[in-house]
Amino acid sequence: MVYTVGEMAKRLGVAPSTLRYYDQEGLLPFVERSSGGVRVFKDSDYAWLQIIECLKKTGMPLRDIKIFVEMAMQGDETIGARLELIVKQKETVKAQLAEMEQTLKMLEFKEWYYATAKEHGTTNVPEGMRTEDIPEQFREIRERIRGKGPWEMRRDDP
Amino acid sequence: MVYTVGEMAKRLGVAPSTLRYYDQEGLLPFVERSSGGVRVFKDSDYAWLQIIECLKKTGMPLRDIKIFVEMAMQGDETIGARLELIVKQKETVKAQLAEMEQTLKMLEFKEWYYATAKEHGTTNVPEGMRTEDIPEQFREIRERIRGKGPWEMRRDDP
DNA sequence: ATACACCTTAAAGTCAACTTGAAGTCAAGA
DNA sequence: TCTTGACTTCAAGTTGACTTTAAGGTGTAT
Repeated sequence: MVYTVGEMAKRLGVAPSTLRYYDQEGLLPFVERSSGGVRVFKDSDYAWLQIIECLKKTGMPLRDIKIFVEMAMQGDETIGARLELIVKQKETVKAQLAEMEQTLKMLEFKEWYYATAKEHGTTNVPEGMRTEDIPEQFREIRERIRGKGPWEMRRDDP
Repeated sequence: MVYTVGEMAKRLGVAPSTLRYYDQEGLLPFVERSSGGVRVFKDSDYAWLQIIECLKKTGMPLRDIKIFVEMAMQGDETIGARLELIVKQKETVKAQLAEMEQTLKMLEFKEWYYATAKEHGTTNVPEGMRTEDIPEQFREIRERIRGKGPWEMRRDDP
């Protein structure tokens, strides 16, 4: 089965202009053209676009994705380099996951903070609470957030 | 303890120009000035910057973070709205985590793919392998990636 | 053969989030 | 007091990843 740029864009959930832009940037050297110059996407190109999308989701810039694509076009000589690139990217994703877990913990703390504030009508309650009175899971993160200065009443705490 | 913009930037691991930009965009209404007009960051401002950084890491645009900061400056009337915003953001982070797990699985599949290719000197081996011969954990993702077209030999598979 | 939707390129525009540069001010040490 | 380094504002420049526009070509159905 073959697809036009619009059909493939729909299948991927992106704008056709995005695929044309990727092509222009050299990310899609594998896409062929009809005699009239129209792009012809094959099913195998879908696999390419999936891996490009995957790398993009890791935060890899298009210029680096291009390098990967170019290596893949070279053939089997570049297998080692491609493996290396994938492994490195896997490590960065693991780091991103760990960081995002931290962010989630922070938001969970803030949720508790505002839920407690709402209950009492003021942020002074969660803010002024003694460490031993707050749920155990939030103690560490609260200490991390707070400056080392002494606690003081402020009506504008985040 | 108080800090200049440069000191606080160092503590946060960002450029001073970034903090000035945030201030200019209205994200730091809590930062005071010396009589001479120099920004004076307090320890309590560090807590603010931590939550700003946290929200930024969730992908929230600065203009939305500004809304949150403005609400916090309003005082206790906005506790409910702030709670709502935090809960919503918590949900988006959970979704991002789920998506990133998928991305990680994809990269782990690609790692296996290239490790196998490297072992045999060609991507034709992992590419042409029958489903029942590949590790169980990669079967689903391989089917998802592959177009529905029949498999064909290509020297330029990603 | 004509209409029509969708395709083509090239160039310009947009957006967020900074960064840089110029010209000037502030504050701490010799 | 003077020097020095870090601060100030304002304006303009940069980057990455698209999106839009304009002018024109393609391909399929009637």
